[in-house]
Amino acid sequence: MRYSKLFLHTLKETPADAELISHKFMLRSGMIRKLASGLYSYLPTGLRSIHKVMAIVREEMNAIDAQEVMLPMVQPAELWQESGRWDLYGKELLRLKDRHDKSFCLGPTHEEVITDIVRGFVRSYRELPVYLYQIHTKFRDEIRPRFGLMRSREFIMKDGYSFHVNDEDLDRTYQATYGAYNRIFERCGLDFRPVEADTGSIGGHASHEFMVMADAGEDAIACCTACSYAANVELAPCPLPDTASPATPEPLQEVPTPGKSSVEEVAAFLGKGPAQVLKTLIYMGEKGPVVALIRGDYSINEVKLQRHLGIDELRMATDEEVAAITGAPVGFAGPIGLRGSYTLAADHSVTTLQNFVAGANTFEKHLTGINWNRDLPLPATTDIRIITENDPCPKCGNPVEIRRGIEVGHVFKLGTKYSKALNACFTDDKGMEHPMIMGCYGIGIGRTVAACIEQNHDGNGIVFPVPVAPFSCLITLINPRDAQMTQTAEGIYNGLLRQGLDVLLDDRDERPGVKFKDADLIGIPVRIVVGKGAKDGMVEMSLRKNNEKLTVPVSSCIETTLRLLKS
RNA sequence: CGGGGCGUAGCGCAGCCUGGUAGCGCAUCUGCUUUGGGAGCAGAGGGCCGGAGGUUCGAAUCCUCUCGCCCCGACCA
Repeated sequence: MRYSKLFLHTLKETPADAELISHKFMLRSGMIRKLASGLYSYLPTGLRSIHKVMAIVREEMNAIDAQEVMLPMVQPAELWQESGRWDLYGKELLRLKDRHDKSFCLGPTHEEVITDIVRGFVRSYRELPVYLYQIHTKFRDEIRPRFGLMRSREFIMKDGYSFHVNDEDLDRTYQATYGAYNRIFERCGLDFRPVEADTGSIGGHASHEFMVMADAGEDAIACCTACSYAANVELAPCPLPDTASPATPEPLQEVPTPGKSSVEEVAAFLGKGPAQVLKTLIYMGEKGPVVALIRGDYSINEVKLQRHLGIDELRMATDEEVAAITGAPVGFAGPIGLRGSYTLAADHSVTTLQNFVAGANTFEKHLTGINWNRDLPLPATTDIRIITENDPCPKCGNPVEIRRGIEVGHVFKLGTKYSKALNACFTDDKGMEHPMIMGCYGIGIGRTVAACIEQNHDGNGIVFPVPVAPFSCLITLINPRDAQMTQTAEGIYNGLLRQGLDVLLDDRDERPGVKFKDADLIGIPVRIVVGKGAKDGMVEMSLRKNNEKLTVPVSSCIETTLRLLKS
């Protein structure tokens, strides 16, 4: 490709609304352009990178015998009503009507459609397993799209679905996909790790997320500092703490705490640490109010709390709802003297509290010197807290660290959730009918490119790894009006093309500085500069990632390029 | 949906408080010079000041409503 013919428009200045490095550089390097909130156009160089990732995904998916299909984006409401998700999915599901006033939605995911296809054809255990995937556009009407391709409303996803006669067969495909995902993200040059994950609203049992490690990530991951354990903090279990040695009981007292309502304020005011305070949080669940108790220096894990309560809807109570339960304004809730009916959930961490502080359920009053059993019974406790730095690893007991990650892939064992709802059944060798066992597997294609940029950039721009780069090598022709230089550059260009390489020839009539700045910004891995040395048969070569320059004869330029691309 | 902020040339912004000819930098176009890290000079084009109402002799500026965008939160295969 000749730069003079390429539709590529780089920006000197960063658009003001870009926040993340990857978002800024994708806009500045002309890979994408925003159309509206959460909607992006992929421009030629951006699409090239997308296509490179897609090609890797296809190769690895085909290698594990998954077959590619393409399913409609617009899907009939009936199918979603049949699975029950028409009502459950909420506002992320963009609903629309056709000219006959029939209801449709834009597919945020394709379990319903794929299950409908498979149930229509597959009758016998002999026809299973079936493993289909597609690479296509999804639409989710996100509450708050942000960070460019990292969280957009319309996005490209590889989604795969497998159908099995039993759990063992599903497990084989799950493991094969797990392996394929590892190879895909390795080939993309990413620093990532698979982590145990929550199954979320899609349902199912086992689940792993593939997380690219990056400070900009929206997910927090608990990683063991000693073993290979890694889990989304939403899921990572927190064990029952060791019992503390008994302290001398203090008297129960009500003390004024004027203007102090947060755990930190109250603890500081009373000269204690947050770990000596019992935090009492009021939630509203679908079955009524929930009072959650936890040690003051910890946070409630709402995912765990929901699971413990067996409910799908949970939110913080409003000020009025809090007042109804505690009889006091927000900030003075405690476990003693609550009124009305509510469900109590206590975290394991409260068991070790002695002589602790809690709200008195009275305006600007707290209780001190509270002790379990003397002042109130110790409730049954469960694990409803968020794991924190230095908590013990659930596998080996060594401390965990909390790291940030970008979720680029997710594998689920779905079980029979959709096959039951949509009646996708097969007949076994005994003539008995069973719902198919399903798995589903996703990769965010655009997000993978964005994550790649998060991990590979410097102050001047993107530093693409070869497999994801829009072009693998760039020839910078310093002066296109110089016949010698032009001839040399053209010769190398044609030679590299004959090698089947993605090569970009910067033949623009621009000053060298402009070309160098653009080259760094768009991040092509190998650069060949044809300049002053051309008259002596020499060119200058360098790698974007380290910028070390070497002068090589034109005759060995192609060979050197091939060698550098492998390094 | 709650809180905050912003809409002025393709991009980045000033002007608004205190109403009176719509500006700056970059980009674009023309010419000359320049050619190894975002060139210099000279000239030119480009605006419903997000939209609709209102106040006023007069509105980018003041008021009301609306639409869009961004940030924080809640939410999220």
